[in-house]
Amino acid sequence: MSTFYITTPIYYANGEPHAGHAYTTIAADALARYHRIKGDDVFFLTGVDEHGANIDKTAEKEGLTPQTFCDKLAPIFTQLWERLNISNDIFLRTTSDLHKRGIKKFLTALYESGDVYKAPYEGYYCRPCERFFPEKELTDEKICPIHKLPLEWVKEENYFFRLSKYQDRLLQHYSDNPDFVHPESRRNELLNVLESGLEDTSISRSSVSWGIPLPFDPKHIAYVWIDALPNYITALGYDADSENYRTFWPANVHMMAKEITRFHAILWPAMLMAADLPLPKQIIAHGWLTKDGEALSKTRGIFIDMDGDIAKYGVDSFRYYLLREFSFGNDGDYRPSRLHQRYNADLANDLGNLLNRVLGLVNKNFDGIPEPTTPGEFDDEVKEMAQTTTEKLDAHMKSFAFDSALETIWEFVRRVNRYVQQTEVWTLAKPETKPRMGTILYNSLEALRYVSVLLSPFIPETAEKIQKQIGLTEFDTVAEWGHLPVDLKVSRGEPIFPRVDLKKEKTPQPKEAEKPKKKTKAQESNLISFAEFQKLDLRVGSVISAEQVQGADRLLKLQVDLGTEKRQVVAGIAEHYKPDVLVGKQVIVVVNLEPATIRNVESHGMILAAGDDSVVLVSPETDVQLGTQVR
RNA sequence: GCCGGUGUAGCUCAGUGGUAGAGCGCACGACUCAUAAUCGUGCUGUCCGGAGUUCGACUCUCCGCACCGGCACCA
Repeated sequence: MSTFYITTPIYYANGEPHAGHAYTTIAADALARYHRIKGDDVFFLTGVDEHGANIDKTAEKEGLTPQTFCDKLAPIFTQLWERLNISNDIFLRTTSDLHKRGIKKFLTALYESGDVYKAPYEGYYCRPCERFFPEKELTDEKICPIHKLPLEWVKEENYFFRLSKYQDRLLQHYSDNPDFVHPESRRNELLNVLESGLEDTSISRSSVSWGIPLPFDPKHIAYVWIDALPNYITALGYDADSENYRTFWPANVHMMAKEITRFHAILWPAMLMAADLPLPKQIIAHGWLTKDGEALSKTRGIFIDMDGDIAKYGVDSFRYYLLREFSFGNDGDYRPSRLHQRYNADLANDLGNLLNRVLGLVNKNFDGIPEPTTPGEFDDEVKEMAQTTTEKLDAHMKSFAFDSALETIWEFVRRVNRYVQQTEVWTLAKPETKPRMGTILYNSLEALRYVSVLLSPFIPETAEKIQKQIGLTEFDTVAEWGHLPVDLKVSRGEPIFPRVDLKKEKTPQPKEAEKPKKKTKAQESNLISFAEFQKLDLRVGSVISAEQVQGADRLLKLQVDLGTEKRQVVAGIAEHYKPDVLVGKQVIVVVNLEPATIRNVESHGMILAAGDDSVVLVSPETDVQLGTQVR
């Protein structure tokens, strides 16, 4: 028996889980379940990453200690996984003792490898990012490009990991293991990064308090990624060299969304090399979800309504849609209308109706499942197709093509529908043809049982419902033709996927009223005085002209009329605003910001905008006189 | 701007140097066991644009456009 260890990332617990988390976890769950029915010894990990300054900060905003905050949030994740039928074997929290013991051992091993060194470090630091900004990334204002906050000049002793040393070994590993990173496009990107050189990376933060102290110097706290990545071994009981650890490490699959492949495919393997531990076999990156063509965005209120869609179509339909519709690895556009189509066409019509019609015929004509006494036309074809379906399915699962995997199963479902049609089984109730009828119905039910086994990794609840209606009391996971016993009492129940007709229920939509933004009384510790606020000179200006800055995708060069003067301002909004729509627009300008030169273009001020992943310009509600002060 | 990818039926996508494919949707027909389900048949395409190689290109080469991703950039 082979073993199979699969992980999702441990999700950063500074907010509630969303559809992106669900997507990764459902895909991992499908793989885990698939390997279980194949007889592998499976261990499936998911969890939460609970340390770091961001969580500390979010907790503080809510008026909680970080530990209390995490204790509140972790169950929200586990409850979602229960609802989605996720079959994880462990839910790891980085605040757990198990993890802390493991980290202690791992970091000690890393330290003893000689590839950790202490170096004084001073430089510009962004607290929310928890990182220093190297000289080349600095600009005149010394502001963090992500958080727009002033960088602090921080002097601290930090520990570094000699990542640079592992460049060659990593490159070698990539070339020896072409499947190490999947899909290939990600692999190529990482190869580029590797070839262009690695820098040593700092692994500790002395300015952060919420985390795990370095075992060899407890005044320093481990950097969140250094704390988080080893969870994949600590969860197995690496600290005590437990049986799980010896059985399951190295992992077969680390599954994740594409934005964190670097940490997993470069930093983590290098750390393992240093600690002299085996590397995971495959790093699998999938794409992002969009919603009706738009990027998900908290600020713009674009999100996937998991609760609503699950309530309407059921958990399995949600799982089915995510896995069937998108080619893993590529970004996928989540469209409720497509979910609806998939539901009716695939689940209700093809599968649900097939089960229902076959059970109806058995019920009406036999006491239990009839014996297949009378072979005939098409029987062998169906039987053989069951076998080839299994083989094709396996190939698709090996390449993480869940969409093709499900399509393959559906080809078989359609074949069975055709079988029922071709044999016209409902016409065979006469005494002389009844044995043939029984045989066809047996084959059809066996095909459905077989299908339920193949489907169980993807839509486990449905698989069980199918077998229950067929009359099996315990779930049969054997994908071998002929396993279905005769004489079982079938129990044709309600259709497993009742059609959902959109027209009939016109109006149950408006329930999705905007969730009221959680009012979290900011217990601001970093308040500024009114005097400090007054230093800001904000004024209303009007955009006279706008053009793209040469060689920069995000930058626009704006000429702004402030009434008394005109200013040239560079703004990083090109991805969200076309130059010509800006002309004539009133905007708020920070007038007394020191000038800067960005990509050879001078900027005298800054335009206010809201948002992080998407950007919306701030503008007076009605036009006001140019130069009006904002306060 | 640099590097990489993609661009095929209304939608999601597969595909090959030699007359264009699947599923969904749509139209028509068959059937009536079944959830207005199933089965069959059919329809639509300048296979992104242009040039080139070739007897012949959707498939190869070059140029361009659009979109996506990585890097740079975000005052």
